Amino acid sequence: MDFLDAARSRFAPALAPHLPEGESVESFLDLIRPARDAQFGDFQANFAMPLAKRAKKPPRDLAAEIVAAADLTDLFDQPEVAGPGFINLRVRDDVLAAETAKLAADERLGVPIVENPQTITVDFSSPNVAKPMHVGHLRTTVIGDAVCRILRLRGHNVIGDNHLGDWGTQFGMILYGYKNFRDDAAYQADPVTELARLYRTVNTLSDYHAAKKKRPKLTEVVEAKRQAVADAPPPADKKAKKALSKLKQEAGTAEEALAAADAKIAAVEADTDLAALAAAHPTLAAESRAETAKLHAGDAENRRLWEEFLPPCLAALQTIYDRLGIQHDATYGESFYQPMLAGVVDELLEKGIAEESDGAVVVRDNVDPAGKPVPGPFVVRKTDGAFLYGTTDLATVKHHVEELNADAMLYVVDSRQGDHFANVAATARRWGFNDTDFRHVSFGTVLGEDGKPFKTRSGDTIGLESLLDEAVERALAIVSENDDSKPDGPELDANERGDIAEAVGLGGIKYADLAHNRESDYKFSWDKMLSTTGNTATYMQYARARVCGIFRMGGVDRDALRDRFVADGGEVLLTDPAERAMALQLNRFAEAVREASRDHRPNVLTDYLFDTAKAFSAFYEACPLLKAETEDLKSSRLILADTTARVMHAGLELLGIRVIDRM
RNA sequence: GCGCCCGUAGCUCAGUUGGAUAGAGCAUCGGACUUCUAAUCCGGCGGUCGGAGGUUCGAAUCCUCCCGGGCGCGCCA
Repeated sequence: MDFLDAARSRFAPALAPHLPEGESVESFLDLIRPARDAQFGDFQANFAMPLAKRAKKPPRDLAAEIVAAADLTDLFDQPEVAGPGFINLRVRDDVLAAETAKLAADERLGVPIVENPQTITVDFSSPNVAKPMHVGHLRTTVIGDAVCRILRLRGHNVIGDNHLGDWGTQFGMILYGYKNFRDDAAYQADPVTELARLYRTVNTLSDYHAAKKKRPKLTEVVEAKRQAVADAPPPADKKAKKALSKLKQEAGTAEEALAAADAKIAAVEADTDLAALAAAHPTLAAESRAETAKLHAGDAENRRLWEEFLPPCLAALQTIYDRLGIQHDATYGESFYQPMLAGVVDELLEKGIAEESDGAVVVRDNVDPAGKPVPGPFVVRKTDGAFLYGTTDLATVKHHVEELNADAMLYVVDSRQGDHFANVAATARRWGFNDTDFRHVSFGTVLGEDGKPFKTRSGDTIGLESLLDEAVERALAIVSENDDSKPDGPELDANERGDIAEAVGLGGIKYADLAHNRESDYKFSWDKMLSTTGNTATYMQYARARVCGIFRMGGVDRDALRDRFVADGGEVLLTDPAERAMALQLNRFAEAVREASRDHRPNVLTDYLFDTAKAFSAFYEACPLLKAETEDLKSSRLILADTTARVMHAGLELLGIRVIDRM
């Protein structure tokens, strides 16, 4: 049972007479929380202090009054009022035992279906087609998948949507590359690799030309900034000091930009083939854009090529998703919305929401639900008549609300796009989509060990596939080393080792990402994410594998044990503090799922699983299972172990992490 | 110039819309293996929550200022 939730509903009626005018009971019920220290019991209610202020009563008296009025004693021991007015709750042992027995028999492990299931679309992953996925896609993919799984378990109708970039400027580059640089044999043999090569080539050349063109200006800027720094008088006051430090920073930024441009130029000029191509195709950037425009305008050949390119690219993406165990329910790429875009802009213009500005169409003066201005303007049509991703996002809103009946739309996209999604949501509301809950589920950047965005040593972004390969490779080394050092010699064959390494390696990457608060940046560290100790996937997988090991050792079939326990009306016995803590922790699974879904924070769930694994270790240490004194105690403890394994399994599954029975 | 975010133990991070003595992991130090899997467990050390004011019964959390860092600012996504 979700005791926290139960306590909230029990306190609600007792609270009602003391509520200040116009305030909702929920905000006070939210002050019922897990006890921050076991000495205070299992849960604590903190609402007496703020309520007492309004009621002009001593908080301890009010607390006692509310406790007396609340119907609690069938679940909790007599509550204690402590300190300035905290109410401490302790679950009755007999209730805890009975509820734990129920949990053991419950397929949903106590997680209820929400009362009002919603249709929720979740935009996540959303890579560009024909550009290899890279480390930048990791968080949206991993967090988005976990968010979908958690909402789905809660009973919502979740539509995980892969908003593919299948219509953008990269296709113009690929079309140009295909028409000019194609290696036919390579394309026949492996279209995706060849298309990726073509994209890279065109992109490199395009960057080269741009860098060449920008270089004089950049040099000028660097000179000017350096000169300005040199000319600046010694700062006389704080303001001058700040200005100087800012100037120095700008000089540094300019130098970096110049260095980056030089690197791009050097990369091409060092390669005679590339240099020749660059010279032969001086206008390739503009021509690539023209190819994109032709595609968008319905050019027959480009359209045919686009249709030819797409399937193998999608299949390549699917290979990665399959490996990661990730599924989308829908794939409405940008191209899907293309026919609706003109209508979207026209409608916004008609309704006076959008206006023309310098030939473009923009939406101005957007405000967020709190009435705060959103930085704009929000461009929905370019001067040349082309549409932007904001236009596509608005068409997506219309489609998802009208065709999919979305009650809520979640965007699992990095935090730098906050302004963009604020504009999408604000425009959609002005457009009339007032009943839809738009949520930007934003996340921070993955940093390297140096604290800067995660790149290879040479400064390139890291491909997702090679990242996964490296994780599995490192995991295999750990698995093998551990297995080799087992006291009775290795237990696993090469196949098993490979399978475990896959689960541990990929699990490690996912878990490290999910265990951090999604809003913060985090440092990517192989050693930390694959560590066998601490808050890692490996530790969690091991904790569960240990339980499996116990059952193997004891020759006990878990399903049979559970069936017999249920059929016999078996009891859970709480004879030891560690046993009680374990039982309570298992009952908290529903609470953890609820809290994790509240603001879409998978790290709430990882914390819970870590606590559960620790609780099991303590329980396992303190309480003999297979060697328990009596048969009843043995069966009770095995049921606790079995339920622990099921909770770990269900929890890891919610995170998209595989479990392994032996490691 | 405008806007958003961040600063918590040596390191990496939690801290649940203001609650009791600020937590965890790693590292470090000390203990526990003829084991129910030691990929483990138990214990110790470690903090002016960037700084200064303010709000109140109570602040890491809210407000103001300062210091330090990151990011975003019409026709890329």
